[in-house]
Amino acid sequence: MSDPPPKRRLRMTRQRRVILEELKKLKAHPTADEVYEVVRERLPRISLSTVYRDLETLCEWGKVRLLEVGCAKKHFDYDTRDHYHVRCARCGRVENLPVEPFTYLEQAFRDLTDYEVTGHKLELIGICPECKRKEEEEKKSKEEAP
Amino acid sequence: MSDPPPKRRLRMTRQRRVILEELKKLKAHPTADEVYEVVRERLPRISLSTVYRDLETLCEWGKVRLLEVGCAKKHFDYDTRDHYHVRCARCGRVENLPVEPFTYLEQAFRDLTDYEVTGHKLELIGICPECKRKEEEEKKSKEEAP
DNA sequence: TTCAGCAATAGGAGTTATTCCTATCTTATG
DNA sequence: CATAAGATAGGAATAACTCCTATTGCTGAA
Ligand SMILES: [Mn+2]
Ligand SMILES: [Mn+2]
Ligand SMILES: [Zn+2]
Ligand SMILES: [Zn+2]
Repeated sequence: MSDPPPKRRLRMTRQRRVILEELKKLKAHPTADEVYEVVRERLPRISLSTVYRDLETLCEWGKVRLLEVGCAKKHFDYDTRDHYHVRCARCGRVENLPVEPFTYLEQAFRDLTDYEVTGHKLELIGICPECKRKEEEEKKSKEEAP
Repeated sequence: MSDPPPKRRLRMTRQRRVILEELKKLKAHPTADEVYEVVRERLPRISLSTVYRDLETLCEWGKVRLLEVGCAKKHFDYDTRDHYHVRCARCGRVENLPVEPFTYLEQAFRDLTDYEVTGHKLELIGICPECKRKEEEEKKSKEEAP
């Protein structure tokens, strides 16, 4: 029927190297087009579709981790180890939570479902300092001139 | 500057009632267009944009809960109480986890971030029985004719 | 009851993020 | 070098929403 997996040789091209380097430098968890914006400064001719393709390739390669947060854009993480995140409900920013993942959770929950459990995701939701500040400013200006 | 909130009166229209009833009947956590498909059988002239708009309105109204699972489509839940879910990594199906949410988690994590924490989300990831079955069938057919 | 006015709808256009396609270029290897 | 697999730029296509507009439906005051 179907052939055995073709095992193509992945190449560490300039584009891929730069994407990886810039992702490492950013402490945030950028979306594809945030990566595009910074990478463009070093490789002005790179295309957005290359960024998408390379990020996907690097994920399969195990050099980058895709974060599926909330419901909107894909975010990418240079740190491929298991860890948790906080997400801002307003602006979508994502940051790390410095805490060890609860490995026992999956064991503990295994009997509650007939799914074959392969992992879990824990996400804190909140308002980031910047969005909080903006919110307070707006509130203040409303009080001043109602 | 901006006017005070206009406080419009929401109406429980036929469309909204049917959407709510069908959502209640479905045990799953359907996406907007899965809702559209079933509602269409009772209201053949309803439009997809009405389904989207009404689901959003019902969420604001507190009668429906929007689930932001994984990264793709929006799923909707008739049960607005806090609870956890399992998601199939293959097909995206979402089911409830019969367990009380860990309310202490948010307290415990509060010091780990400068975000103002407002909630959390815990999601088990796995393979649903149906996808597991398919996977095994494929494996078998490969072994038979390699 | 009538009717003014706000609320809601159908249908379709527009948007956003992502994926797909293709002609062309690059690299590794014999 | 010749060749072929891998990768790229640029743009078209798609999926899932989101917005717009003309029309219709309700409702509460007269
Ligand atoms: Mn991270
Ligand atoms: Mn649920
Ligand atoms: Zn924010
Ligand atoms: Zn499945």
